[in-house]
Amino acid sequence: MQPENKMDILKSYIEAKGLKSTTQRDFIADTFFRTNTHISLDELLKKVRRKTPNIGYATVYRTMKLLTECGLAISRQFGDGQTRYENLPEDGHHDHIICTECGKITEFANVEIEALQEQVVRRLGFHIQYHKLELYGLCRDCSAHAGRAPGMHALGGG
Amino acid sequence: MQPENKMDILKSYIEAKGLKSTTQRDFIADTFFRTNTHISLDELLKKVRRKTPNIGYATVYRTMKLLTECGLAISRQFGDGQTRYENLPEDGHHDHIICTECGKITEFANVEIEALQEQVVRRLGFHIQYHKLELYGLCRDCSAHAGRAPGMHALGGG
DNA sequence: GATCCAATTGAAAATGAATGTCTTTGTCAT
DNA sequence: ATGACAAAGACATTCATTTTCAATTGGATC
Ligand SMILES: [Mn+2]
Ligand SMILES: [Mn+2]
Ligand SMILES: [Zn+2]
Ligand SMILES: [Zn+2]
Repeated sequence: MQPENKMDILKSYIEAKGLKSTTQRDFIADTFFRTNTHISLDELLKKVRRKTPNIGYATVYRTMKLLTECGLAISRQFGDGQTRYENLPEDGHHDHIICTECGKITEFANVEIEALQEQVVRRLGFHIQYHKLELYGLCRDCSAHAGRAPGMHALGGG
Repeated sequence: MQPENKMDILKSYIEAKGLKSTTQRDFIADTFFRTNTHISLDELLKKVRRKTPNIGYATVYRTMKLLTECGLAISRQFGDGQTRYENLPEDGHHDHIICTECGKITEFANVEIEALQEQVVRRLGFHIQYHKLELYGLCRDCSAHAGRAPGMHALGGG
């Protein structure tokens, strides 16, 4: 989906909720929509402040909360204490493999796993809402250099 | 495994590391070993303070860190902002389903899912270290009462 | 364009989990 | 009993996120 279309969805959501459009919010949202990484709030704030230096911390937090609420952003916690956000993926749900050495995040989707999850849930009498599957390990590069070049852990990167 | 045996393992670990035995640590560990829930630090502290009212926050944190380090405890983050700990399971690894309404945690193990994960990881050139699979949804009870009796969200419970 | 009012902003303070600091206390080998 | 050093407990600190609140802004209406 194009950033413009996402902006339209946001506009609709804002209108439906009786909220108001603001230049700050629009700019933060647009900046995020043009991102294709799993971006942290700090990174996003930094990016936004390049053009709008006096934008507030809280505004970015509030905007990302809003985008998450209306389904345009997904929040992820990969265990480094920082919430990351990614754009709603075109091709449906996916899960992640995270390199514990360099922080590289790789996405994958596996219908068999998803199906098995459904089965498990059904057997246990639950009604599933969402799930979280994260694999942690060493990426190819970091496996090769194993031992040397320790802990950069540059998760993401704007 | 019996709490006594776990205590022996802890004692060995302490000795091997050149640490010292203390009554507080032993009591916290013992209390934890006799727990069979996914207990939060607050809950554990509360439990411990019933018999030892002046025990410190930090001591419980430090003890659980130690137990995690020597493999007797597993730390879990189920997204409510509190780290929970569970005893090392007898029967190997398992994953969790968490009820988003009442907080009930149900455990499950599925060898097929685990095998598929291995496959995915190998294909992507990663060397897996650990993983996190959490399913979130409504338990049988909460599905039944759907709509009424909102949000107690008493995850765990000491 | 002026007016009104609720939504929004940004700065600063507050929160809350977890960790660090520091002084006192406890453990244990000698 | 003594000394060396780990550990406890009280308290401060960190860090991400949330809340507070006075000032500003959007946008609907006149
Ligand atoms: Mn992703
Ligand atoms: Mn468990
Ligand atoms: Zn890597
Ligand atoms: Zn439930």
